[in-house]
Amino acid sequence: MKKISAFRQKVYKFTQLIPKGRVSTYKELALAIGDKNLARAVGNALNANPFAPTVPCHRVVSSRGTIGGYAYGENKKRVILKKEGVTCQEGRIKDFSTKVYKF
DNA sequence: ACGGTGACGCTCA
DNA sequence: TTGAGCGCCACCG
Repeated sequence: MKKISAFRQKVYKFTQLIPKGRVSTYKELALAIGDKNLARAVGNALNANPFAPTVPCHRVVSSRGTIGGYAYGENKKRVILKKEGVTCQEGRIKDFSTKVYKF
């Protein structure tokens, strides 16, 4: 059994709330948690995310619409997003502003 | 206890 | 416009 900080649990919880075909940003996620400057910590939490398939961390991208990163490989992230209905071009989300999901 | 690192974000030049 | 630097928080050794 792993003991996870409340902060991380929040991150995973909100990440799971992201609907299919939509994406969110580290900043929005951090904002939803309550701190807008936690973007880094959020990325850290997702990176260590012990519930990888349970938490769709691939739906979380940087505030600019860039892929950002992915523990399984950024390449994989792009493919998954494409399958979800999100088009990626040059590592950026197409119509990103329109696909960003806000809590 | 401390310092360094990291899937970021914003401001300034 | 593009490029570089600084600041933010949380986690690991």
